[in-house]
Amino acid sequence: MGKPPCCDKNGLKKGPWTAEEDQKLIDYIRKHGHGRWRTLPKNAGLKRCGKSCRLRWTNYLRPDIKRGKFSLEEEEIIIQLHSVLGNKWSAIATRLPGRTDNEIKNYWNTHIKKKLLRMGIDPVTHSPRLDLLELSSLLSSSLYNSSQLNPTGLLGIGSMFNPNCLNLATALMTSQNKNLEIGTTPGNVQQNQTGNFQCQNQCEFYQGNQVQNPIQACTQIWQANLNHFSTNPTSLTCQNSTLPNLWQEYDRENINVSNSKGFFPMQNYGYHEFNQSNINSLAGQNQTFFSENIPNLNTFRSLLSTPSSSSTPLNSSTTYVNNNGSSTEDIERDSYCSNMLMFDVPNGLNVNGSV
DNA sequence: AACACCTCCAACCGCAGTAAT
DNA sequence: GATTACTGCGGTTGGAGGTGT
Repeated sequence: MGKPPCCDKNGLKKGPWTAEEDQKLIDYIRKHGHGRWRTLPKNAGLKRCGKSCRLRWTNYLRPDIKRGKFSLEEEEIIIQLHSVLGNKWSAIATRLPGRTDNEIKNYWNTHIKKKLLRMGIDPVTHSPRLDLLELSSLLSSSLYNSSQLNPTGLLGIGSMFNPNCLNLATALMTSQNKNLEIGTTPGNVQQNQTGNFQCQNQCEFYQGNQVQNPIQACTQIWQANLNHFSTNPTSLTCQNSTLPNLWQEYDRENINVSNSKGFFPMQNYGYHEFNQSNINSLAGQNQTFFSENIPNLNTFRSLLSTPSSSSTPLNSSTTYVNNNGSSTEDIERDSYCSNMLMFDVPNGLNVNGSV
């Protein structure tokens, strides 16, 4: 027959561990090592089941566990890996020394997930929530020209769909109406000598098209970014001399976030800060990790090798409108991966949905 | 001060794959 | 081969602490 039945769960303690229990477990493992979790509690004098002891050790008492807040780099790595691996918390944890899968899972569910939702990004697919965009577009097309109502406010999705995006589109339309001298043919998307995409042309493209309303304009811009990143994973540069101010602001804000670091042009996120040390730690430590765990390895590697963009410093006289009550730290942390949806708000524009 | 609500995270639960008997 | 334990994993929960009214 098989092994004797598992430990009798009756009479075993559950719930939070006391300091005394922790000490008993630590002392025992120091002397005898871990493993044999079934017999460990009895030998250590603990009224716990082996599973509980193992969990307590691996998630809390292990000496190599790094406690405290997640750093920005750690958060970046989590998002990057989650976009490729999904909810494989243990696989993600192997890339974050000192962090447990449980800790990463909790952090994802309590912080990162909400952050992505606020940005209008589906935390499961890591793609923009086009369902919201389509809904907004449908309603706004009938509302925009007839009133000052804010469709995102009506829908109650203001916190999920960044209103600043609307202002970008609004400003684009304004620019269009003012007949800004752009100079090139609408829709003429081209690459410069270094192969970098010219966002100037992207902007012209949308100015040249028949944009129905701000949300539709924003949607198209968004889609174009996705299409661009999926087909042309190179850095994006802007020729400031021909750019509308909004695009300059957009570019500056991206640059501000990264300082001198390189950008990581995520297919789903637009620009994502990603410095060389991260790349090294991800790609260099264990090459087999990528080949074993990441199906589209070549695409991922090509993204990792993306060159840095401009490091122009920011003249930070502009203001972000934050309508969700995030803390200052959250705002700072949000910024690094929300560049695609964050735009400077021109003075006088109402972005809060209030009349 | 008291209460309600919210956030966070340690711990639990159940499942699946593997190893041991 | 059957049965059971062990281990790892991901999803969920409950309570402590924080915040708002």
